[in-house]
Amino acid sequence: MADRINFLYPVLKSSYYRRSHNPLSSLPLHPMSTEEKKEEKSLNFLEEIVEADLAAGKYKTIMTRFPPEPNGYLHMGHATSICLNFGLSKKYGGATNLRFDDTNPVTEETEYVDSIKEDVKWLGFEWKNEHYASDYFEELYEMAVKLIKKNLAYVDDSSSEEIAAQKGTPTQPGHRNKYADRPVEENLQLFADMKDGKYKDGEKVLRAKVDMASPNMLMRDPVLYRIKHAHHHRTGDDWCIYPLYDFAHGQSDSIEKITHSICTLEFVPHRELYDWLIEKLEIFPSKQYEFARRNLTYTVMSKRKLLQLVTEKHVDGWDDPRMPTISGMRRRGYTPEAIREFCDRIGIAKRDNIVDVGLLEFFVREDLNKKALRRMVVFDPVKVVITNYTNEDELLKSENNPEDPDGGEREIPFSNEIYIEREDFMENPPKKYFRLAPGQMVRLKSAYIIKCDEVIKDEKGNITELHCTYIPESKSGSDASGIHVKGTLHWLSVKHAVTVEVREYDRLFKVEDPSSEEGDFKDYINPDSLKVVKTAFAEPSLKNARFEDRYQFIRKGYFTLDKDSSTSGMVFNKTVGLKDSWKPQPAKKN
RNA sequence: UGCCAGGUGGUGUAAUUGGCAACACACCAGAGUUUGAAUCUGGUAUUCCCAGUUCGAAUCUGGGUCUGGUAUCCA
Repeated sequence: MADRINFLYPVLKSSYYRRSHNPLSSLPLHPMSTEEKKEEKSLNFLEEIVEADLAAGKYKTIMTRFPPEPNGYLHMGHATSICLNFGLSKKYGGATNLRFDDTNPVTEETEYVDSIKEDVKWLGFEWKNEHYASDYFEELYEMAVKLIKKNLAYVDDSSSEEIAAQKGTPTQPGHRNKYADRPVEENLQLFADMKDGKYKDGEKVLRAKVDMASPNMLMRDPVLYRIKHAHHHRTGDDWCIYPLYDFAHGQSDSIEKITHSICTLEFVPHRELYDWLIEKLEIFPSKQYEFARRNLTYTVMSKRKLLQLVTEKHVDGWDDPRMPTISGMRRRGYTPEAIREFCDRIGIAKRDNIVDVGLLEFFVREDLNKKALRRMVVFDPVKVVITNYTNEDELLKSENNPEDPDGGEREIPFSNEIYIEREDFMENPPKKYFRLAPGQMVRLKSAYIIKCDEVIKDEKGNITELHCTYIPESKSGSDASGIHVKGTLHWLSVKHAVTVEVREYDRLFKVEDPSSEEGDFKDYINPDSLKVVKTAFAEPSLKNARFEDRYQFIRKGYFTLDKDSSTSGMVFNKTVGLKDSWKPQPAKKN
């Protein structure tokens, strides 16, 4: 049945074919087909490969892995890989392992292992098994012995410079040295001696015997093992020889029966070696597939550069909200849902790319709009006195989230002295200025309509107060005034306002692609990427803010509580601003 | 330079594998609005170049060109 549908479907779906040859063209397609059509979402090239493999019966179920090296914090690029690997196995009923590629003891630390696990979990994924390449050291050693026995590997005493020189150039083949002819027995003994610590770092290496004339430089007898008398974060001092990436990754995949080993494009040349080793070792045939890594505008993504930003204190740490790290984005208030949606909807391919960070921000807004509690916060206040408001202070109700009917309401105190945003008033407004101006009316969100009667200034001409009158019949929810105003402002009762600190972030760099610019990428750091508002005024309900809550400060943007907050002082991070399509007209001169 | 990968609106991806180049973001215009948000309507804009095959090419062929990767005892 499924086969038949698959066979017919492409024909029916062809609009050309449908119109000219299909007598049912004006009718809806077969119910099954319309159903499918609704679900219709084109497959990315990896999904196509998986579906083809599954259809061919190559595997009954798929297995993927996420293989970070624990030498830094995870960033947006890793998120792509995580979503791909876990997404693929989830979609096709397989599983994904988390594997730490820890074959280089000098760069790796447990601190990173922990943060990586935390980040993957936070993104919402569960791995099947947690593995470490270092767990396979014994097994890998045995594999190397097997290769030696097959006379496909040998111990080389040359220095790294000599080996490099013998490798030839892209246009000229390399040549073997005398060590390549060492008999199997001798190689076995030497390799065992290497393992037993009889040699110093760099004295000897184990190389595969492949092809010194290969057009692929990587196949010219690549180094498999090197000597490093270094402490490993997991195996301690058990080993003094460590396998290189090429001798660890494919075999680790194989040991875990990974069916689809997904990596980035720079590993394409490694695929030939990957396959060669699996073939010669006669082990489970994992297959490597490559995709183009994701780049984002106005940031850098390489671990080396991110590390520099941290160590040279251009940012506050790996989790600085301006960093493209997972921990940075988390601290900034991005949600895992938004990041996952971004990764999924952006797609994947094999060409170079640089994704507009605005696209990421769109997905963040889209998610936050549904979740964030609305609150009023005034960053730069100007006092408004409502001269005809002689009542007692009152409590007004306002919805927590207009997008969420079940979101409930909270109460906001109103009195005759309020704050509004300084930028929401203009003495000589341009055309189409909907905010407050002399003689002009605005609605105070969830409260009343007010009209500006008088501007009070100090001796220097600075505006210190605005005197307004309110329209009693215009109370929110029971407005009988019949007045329609274009502008609605956020506001706070002066005596009820609480103070909070607000940190606003802008792009970390001034240019779209700092890495491609002349000179040092750090020359392009945006000096204004952090703006701190030490004292902003907030409505009282914000006193109960919790770390996991997301807020929208009305007309300001999305915010979340920062870890620097304490009982004495709350600190909010701006996650992302609201879209702002208001373009001020050229202002009239004052 | 050798080898490898890749060029589709401003950005990222599609195109049922040779049959009307689509989706999202961005942008513009409008509607609406107790957030100049969200929402809704409409719009601008695209196949690297040159040939060839074909009724028909983003897709196939040849040549060119541009971009990236690689040439570490990093991963």
